[in-house]
Amino acid sequence: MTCLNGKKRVMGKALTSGVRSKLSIQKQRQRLPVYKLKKDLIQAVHDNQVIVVVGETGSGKTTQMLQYLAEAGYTTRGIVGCTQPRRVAAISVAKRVAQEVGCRLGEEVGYAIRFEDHTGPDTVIKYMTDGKLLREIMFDENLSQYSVIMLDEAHERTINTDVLFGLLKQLTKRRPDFRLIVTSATLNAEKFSKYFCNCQILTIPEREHEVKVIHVNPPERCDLDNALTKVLQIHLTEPKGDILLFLTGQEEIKYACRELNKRMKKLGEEGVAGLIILPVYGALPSEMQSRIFDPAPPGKRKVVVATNIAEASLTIDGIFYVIDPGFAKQHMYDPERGLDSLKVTRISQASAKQRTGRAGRTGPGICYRLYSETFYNEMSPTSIPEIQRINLASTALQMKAMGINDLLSFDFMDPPSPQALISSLEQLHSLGALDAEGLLTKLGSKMAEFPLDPPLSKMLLAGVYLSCSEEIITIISMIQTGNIFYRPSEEEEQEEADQKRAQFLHPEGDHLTLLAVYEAWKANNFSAPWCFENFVQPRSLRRVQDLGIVSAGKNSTIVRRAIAAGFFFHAAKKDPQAGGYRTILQNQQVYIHPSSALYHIQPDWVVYQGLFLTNNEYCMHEITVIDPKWLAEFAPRSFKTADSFKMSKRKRQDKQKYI
DNA sequence: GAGCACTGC
Repeated sequence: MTCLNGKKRVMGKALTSGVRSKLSIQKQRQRLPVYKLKKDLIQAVHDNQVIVVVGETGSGKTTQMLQYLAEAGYTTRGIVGCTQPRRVAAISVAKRVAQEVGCRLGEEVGYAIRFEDHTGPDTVIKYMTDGKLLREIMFDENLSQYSVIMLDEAHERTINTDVLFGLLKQLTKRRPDFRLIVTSATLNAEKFSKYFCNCQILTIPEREHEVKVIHVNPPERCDLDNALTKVLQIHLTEPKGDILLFLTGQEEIKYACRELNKRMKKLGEEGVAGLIILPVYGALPSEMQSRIFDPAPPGKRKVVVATNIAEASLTIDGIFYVIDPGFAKQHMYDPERGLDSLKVTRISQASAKQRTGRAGRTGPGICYRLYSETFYNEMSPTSIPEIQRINLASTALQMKAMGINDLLSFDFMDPPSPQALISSLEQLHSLGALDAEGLLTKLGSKMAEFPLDPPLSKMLLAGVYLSCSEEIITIISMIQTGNIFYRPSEEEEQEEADQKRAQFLHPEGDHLTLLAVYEAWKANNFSAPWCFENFVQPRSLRRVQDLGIVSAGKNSTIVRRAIAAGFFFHAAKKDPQAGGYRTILQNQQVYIHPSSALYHIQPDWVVYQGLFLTNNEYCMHEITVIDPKWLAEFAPRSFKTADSFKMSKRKRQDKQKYI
């Protein structure tokens, strides 16, 4: 009862009504030695400015620790905040804690994510995404309304978490009263502690069910076939319980599901049945994704064939068997060539452990690793953090806007390569966001206000200057949303989908094609049936509708000029000898992807949004026709040395107004 | 003539 009394002081009226539900929930959670943890935690936070807490996902740290701190009085001096890498997690945890405390969401307990702020004047416990806190710190570098911040799921090492590490470490020096809690999986704890000046590590006992790990030495044949055989073997010989198989991508998953269906059909002739095969990956429409949560009917078993989406983002209860072939696709960025790629790579030990844990949510389970134990021991302990794998232009601009001028000596836990940082600074300079000394320009500070990639921010500002902001906002929203067109897996349907798509293709490129799709949807009163008829994803379009306000486009040229203002450094010229294009800055041979509206047109000059490595060829994606004269106009800095891009000083100064 | 793991402001 001491716990409830203590909380009553802090939480006030809301708790009285919630005592009952609080008690019943506590009962379910008795497995954890609550009182010891609580005492240890409060003592540790009292004695140390920073602590690292080790506990696997679902150990109760996210929901209970903040309540303990509230009881200990930390909420009287400010808000206790907790960050999550994903929105759904922030929302669901806030709901659960509000229920446990017995208040309505937005009273003592609330959450804040992009577009949604469910906090109020009484809020003392606040859940948010790490990106949201990063935005807040831009406006208040001392985070003066917070007494404690807990960086949850920090072992996932999102780019936001990594930047927050550095910023909050500095903040502890400026604010002795501020407290930081960093949660971590076992494998990262030592490293985290070392970074935060060898701070104390507090360990929460495991609360998930035990999962038995079986290393299966794969014979000399392909892993996929091996994995499918394992699925059927489990189905035929093991007791009930659902199966989760991790594969690398959409194509592989589709193939695996087809193959499993085939083999089940064969087995069906011998009287074996009852396996429900369910694919899940990010690009799958959401109504199909949610089917994985339906429990299998009695006497049947389901197998979920998933990408890494099921490693942390989606949690499926009832999984008893996990099959881990040990691979995942990893996003890489080559700053020298401005090239994105997705490579199938070996996962880390941390990732393997996370996958294993997915079998122990409902009861004790089994994880089959399709690699030897020796191999496991040789795997990298942790994955490469995002900050070392992505284009840093956006992060660099944000940090410059916070007044951090020397990015190369910023105290990152794992610094990105100097080349990666320098290339992002060069990109910002060419966009006019930084001056020759690398200091933030007026334009740069405007660009930093938008939660967009710097080229897109620039495109938006150019859109305003050129009086086509509404069209540009639509195009940006469509780009950001992605997954606009739906292409089914059946061949006949594909043909129909492609025909429907062809009616939108715009001769001046993919950006104007996206605009045409949105406007057609608008002309049809934002109708959902229209979407299905035209193989367009309604969920995506509704998100676009949320993101922007729209008017009809009249002059496509000014829209393209605004696009060029953001993407002039991604210009390419047709190279008839090579049968493709050459990029202007790197003189790299590239191609138009067959899905582009410009595939059959092959215009002389284009700008593209990105380069993707596919089948050893560099493919441009999201391409728009431009007039090469615009390049010099928009980008005197990048093109001043090229003879063909000379321009007068006066004209350049004129354009500086918005460049 | 055919690509794309996952997030977030």
